[in-house]
Amino acid sequence: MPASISDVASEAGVSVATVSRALRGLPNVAPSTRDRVLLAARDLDYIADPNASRLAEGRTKTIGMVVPLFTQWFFTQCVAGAEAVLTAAGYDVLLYNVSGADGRVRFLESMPFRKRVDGIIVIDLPLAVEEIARLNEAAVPVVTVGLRIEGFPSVTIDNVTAAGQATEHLIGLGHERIALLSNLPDDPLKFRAPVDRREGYQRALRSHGLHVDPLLDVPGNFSLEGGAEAMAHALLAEDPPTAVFAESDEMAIGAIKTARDAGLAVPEDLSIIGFDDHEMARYVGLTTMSQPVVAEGEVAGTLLLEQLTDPPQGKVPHVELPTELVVRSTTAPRRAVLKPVGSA
Amino acid sequence: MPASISDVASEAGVSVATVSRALRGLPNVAPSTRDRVLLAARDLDYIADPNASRLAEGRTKTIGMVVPLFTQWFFTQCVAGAEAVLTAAGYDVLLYNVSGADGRVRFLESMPFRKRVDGIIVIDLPLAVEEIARLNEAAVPVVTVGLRIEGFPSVTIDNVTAAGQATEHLIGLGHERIALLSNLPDDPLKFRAPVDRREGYQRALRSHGLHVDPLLDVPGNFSLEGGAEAMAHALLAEDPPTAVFAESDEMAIGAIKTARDAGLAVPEDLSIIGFDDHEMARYVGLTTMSQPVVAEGEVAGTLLLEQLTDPPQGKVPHVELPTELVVRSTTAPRRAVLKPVGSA
DNA sequence: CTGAAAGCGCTTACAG
DNA sequence: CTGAAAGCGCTTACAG
Repeated sequence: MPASISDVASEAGVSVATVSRALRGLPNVAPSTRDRVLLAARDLDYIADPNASRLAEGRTKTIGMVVPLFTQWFFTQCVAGAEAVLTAAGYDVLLYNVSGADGRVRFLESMPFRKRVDGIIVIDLPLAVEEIARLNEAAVPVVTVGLRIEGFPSVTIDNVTAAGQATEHLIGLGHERIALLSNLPDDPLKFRAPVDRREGYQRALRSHGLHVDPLLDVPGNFSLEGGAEAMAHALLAEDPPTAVFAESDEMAIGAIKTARDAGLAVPEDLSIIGFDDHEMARYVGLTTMSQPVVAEGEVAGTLLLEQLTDPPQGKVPHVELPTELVVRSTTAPRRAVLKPVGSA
Repeated sequence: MPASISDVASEAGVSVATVSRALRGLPNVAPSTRDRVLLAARDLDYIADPNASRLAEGRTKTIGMVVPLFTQWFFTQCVAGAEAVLTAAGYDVLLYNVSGADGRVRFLESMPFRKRVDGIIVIDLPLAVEEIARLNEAAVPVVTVGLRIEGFPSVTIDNVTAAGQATEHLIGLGHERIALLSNLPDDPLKFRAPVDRREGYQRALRSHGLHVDPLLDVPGNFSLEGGAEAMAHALLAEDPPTAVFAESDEMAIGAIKTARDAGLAVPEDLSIIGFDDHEMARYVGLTTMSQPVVAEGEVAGTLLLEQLTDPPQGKVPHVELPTELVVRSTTAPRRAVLKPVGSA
């Protein structure tokens, strides 16, 4: 039976109120009394029952983190960033791994986090208007990362611009047939990033007078396997691409494998650029558009703490973090001669 | 102001006790009463305050997962496995990211999870005798994964045997100078896996009459960078290795990069085998010793649920999961001629 | 500076 | 089948 606050009180010869005050460092406790309480607590190995504290205080000192698929590199990094600042501030972190379209709907319908957390960080999960309304009713502070919603603080990157720059990089190398590895255009989960990145890709092509070929826009599911399959698909085109913009490094790495298995040299025959700067990227020499993933989580954590402590006076903060092109060795100038020597 | 149980009670015209019983599906509630309560609860969008329930019930319905470094692939997979079975059983999952030797000591001294979780899953974190004693005092059910401790249920793999088989694979290809990418022998965190895998490696060498060269045993920190640096170090040896056994795929992938940057062909000049079967492994063609990471987490979750529900009669379960050699394209027979043709 | 008491929102014997 | 009441272990006005 672990010690309770009254055990400590009798051991120290004071009331439970005094124990509570002394242990939490509140003022108006005589130093000698405090010492006695501290000693008694140590002796009894006392720790306050958080459930009782929370019930009495009316807050949980817990933050919920809602992620679509927490095993993916991007999410783990982001969670780690937020976790660091939240635990440093004395908060517990509760994980909500919400996968699939139905999981998401169920989650937002039942909102199991109500009365359980003081606030939530929603990573990348798009929200329908009625879901936003319900969140507002629930009166739980929300911070989003990866998407921007009116009324909720957010941290994002400029996906349109970043994708445009990635595409420009390929165009600058002389490529004209550039495939896009993205999500399904009618993705039921309605993630925001693929939409914006496609937009940036298409804008870049158009601004250079290049044709936007739907046949070169293939869904890759943001995974290794998806990227591999998408690449295979793109290679089937009559006039195949000489370069690829993959909207995630995972897809890019999958694509590289497919290309090499098909006998294509990367970057000689095919240039590939990714997105994220996954920790593996430098080990496969992947050229990519880097985003500050951990920082995104950290900023989200900080924004949420602000909501919790400061009164949310004034306007809702939206932080946009910078991206950066990292050129490594999977992109190169387009070959002058496209056909193999012997095929003429 | 969210609805409380008494709001529901007055709405339904019954006592709070009846509401509590009806909502939790307890017997001895008239069907008509139950319906009325359910309706009232739905109308008011009622959800029970978990802190109050927990305080009254004396259990938290929360499981703590303690991981040394949760951004590493192995840990995320393992956590995901456990998380799935735990949330399916109605438990919340609280993350304890305990990094570094000091973080671990602090964590086990203060045991912040006491009174906060019903049980914990400890992944890979070695425990000192006094820490084990304290955990026993804390009376929190513990399940360990990756290490086996008397008295706690556990799920492990046979690291000695698996590492032996990995090494045998290289020996079978004719290699005699085989480097080991491992941890520091005097790793302050005292992780178990490196110790066992080194043991398996050395046994395999000895059983084939091969020399165990300390110069070929280099610390790689289980990371990409660590593996890359360790490889560079091993290549400096007077009589350099023709093969490498890396105790993690991350180290193996880092090592491949170093080797290729140094102008060595993998596997022609240097064979490399990893450990884990990281999702990237097949995309870099890495030969590796596969372990069922997600299953390890799932089994750990199941074992913990057993502890929580069934009385722990009889002996403590220790589950050992199988590993499997996966041969891909980073290992090959040792070259007959070691020196480049022109160097004779 | 300290204590007695109410209250946080539930659950659970106990009685009927 | 249902309700009144005690209790879970804290915190926080309120009084002194």
